Amino acid sequence: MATQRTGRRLRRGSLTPDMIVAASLRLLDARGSVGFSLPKLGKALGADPTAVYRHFASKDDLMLAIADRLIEEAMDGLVVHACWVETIAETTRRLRATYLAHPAAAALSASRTTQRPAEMRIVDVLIGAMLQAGFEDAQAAITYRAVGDFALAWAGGEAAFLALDPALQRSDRAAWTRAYLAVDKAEHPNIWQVRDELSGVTDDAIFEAILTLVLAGLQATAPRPCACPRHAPAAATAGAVSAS
Amino acid sequence: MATQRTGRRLRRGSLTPDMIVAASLRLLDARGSVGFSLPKLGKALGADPTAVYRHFASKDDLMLAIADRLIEEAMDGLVVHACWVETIAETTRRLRATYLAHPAAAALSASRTTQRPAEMRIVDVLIGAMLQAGFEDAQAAITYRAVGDFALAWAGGEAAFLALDPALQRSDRAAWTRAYLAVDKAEHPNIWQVRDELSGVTDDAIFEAILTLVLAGLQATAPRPCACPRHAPAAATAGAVSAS
DNA sequence: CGGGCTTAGTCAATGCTTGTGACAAAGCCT
DNA sequence: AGGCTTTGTCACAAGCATTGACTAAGCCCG
Repeated sequence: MATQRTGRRLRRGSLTPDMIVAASLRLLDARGSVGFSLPKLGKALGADPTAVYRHFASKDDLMLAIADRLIEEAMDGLVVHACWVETIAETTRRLRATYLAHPAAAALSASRTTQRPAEMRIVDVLIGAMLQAGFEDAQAAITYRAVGDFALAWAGGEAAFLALDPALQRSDRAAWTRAYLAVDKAEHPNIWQVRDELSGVTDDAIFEAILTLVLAGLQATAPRPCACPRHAPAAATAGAVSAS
Repeated sequence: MATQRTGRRLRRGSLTPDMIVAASLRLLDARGSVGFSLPKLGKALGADPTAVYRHFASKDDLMLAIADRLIEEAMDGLVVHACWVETIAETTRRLRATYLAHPAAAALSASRTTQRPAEMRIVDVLIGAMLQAGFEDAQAAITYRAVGDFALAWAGGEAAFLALDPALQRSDRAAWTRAYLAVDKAEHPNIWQVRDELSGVTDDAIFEAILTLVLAGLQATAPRPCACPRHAPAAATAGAVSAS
């Protein structure tokens, strides 16, 4: 902390909103949400436990600033691809990567929106992708919300789990593995059928699977599907979309 | 409260875990998460502020019981459809309906899993739908997780917003409408293009849109797509897959 | 340079929270 | 009836968000 002191009092201007947000993020990353409180934050800054209140009206106010910082970090340097499917995939992956890098901060702030520049930027990018896909205005508006809210909800959900006590995460995963393997064939035949595959499924694989489904759904319903080789409609699963 | 007293002390056995969970849900629905604490819960039950600790080891322990109660409520009476797409649509809609009916409880418990019977049941139903769709075991396992986690994340996200202070929700929605309409044409051309459509978008429409995308993605990638008339692949215009 | 104003940092205090340990009455079992 | 366990009560610890009063830093204006 680059704060200067005179006697046992901090210099005026030692604390700035930017510094406080940065310190909050550091504290949340290091000690999780249980290790985060305004008194602890003040002490971590070398200041009085209540000093933060001179820069943020409330803890909620601070959380909004943190939420915006995360969006900014996620979308920094985002470029729009020629292919709209790729644009959507990248914004979604970026948001998830940032949220997973700061799970505690993300879990606390995921359901808040801030209308700050970074957020407006990504809204514009997503709507642009929808228009490029050929949706007319009203449908583009709905579909942008669907895709944007999906990205936020998914990344927020994953972050919420990662923000739990690590020991609890481990025991939760272990309990599922046990529950799958101990399942009764007659009572839960379908779980029994795939019981050996269930515990090996990774979070990354699950995310890529749901993203693939959403993108495939967009390709299948968009008036102007992307024609890139990698998104060539239904080529991989020939016949799946065949008209009657 | 049907509790009996002797003097100013509750009869032994006046409190049961079931009663406590029911009272928690009532309190959370009526006063939101800020109006919910173990002291308040105790008082609402006509008991001592710390009485609940005799039945639940901690607040977290109680939250798990509440989470399970919600899953149970959502999946009560669930029947498997002949069409696997419909089965997935129904489980997703059911979970969302229950979470929206108890937003505060849902927001606090959405990221916890309990491995109790109700949850195992829905896992079996979803995996069954995936197998019916023709996914082989490993892919069925991943896709079940993708769809199940999606339903949970989405419903949890919507619940989290509805669990906010109603005044804050209103101001948030109003702020977005204002932000959309005030957008600069040069800076955010895509938002500008659809600005009039954005504020009219409803939560239900957004949900049905994302559900349609996921289901269309499943239809497009499943080895054995559903052949029901209403899911007939890509025949009609966009939205053909959206049910009801 | 000096006086006054605003405001950032400090301090003390309020009323809430989760959770614990001691105690006492209730109801069971023998 | 006597004893044991359990459940409700009580007093209390530690920590939280937030507030109001105080005080000193640094700026503006002369």
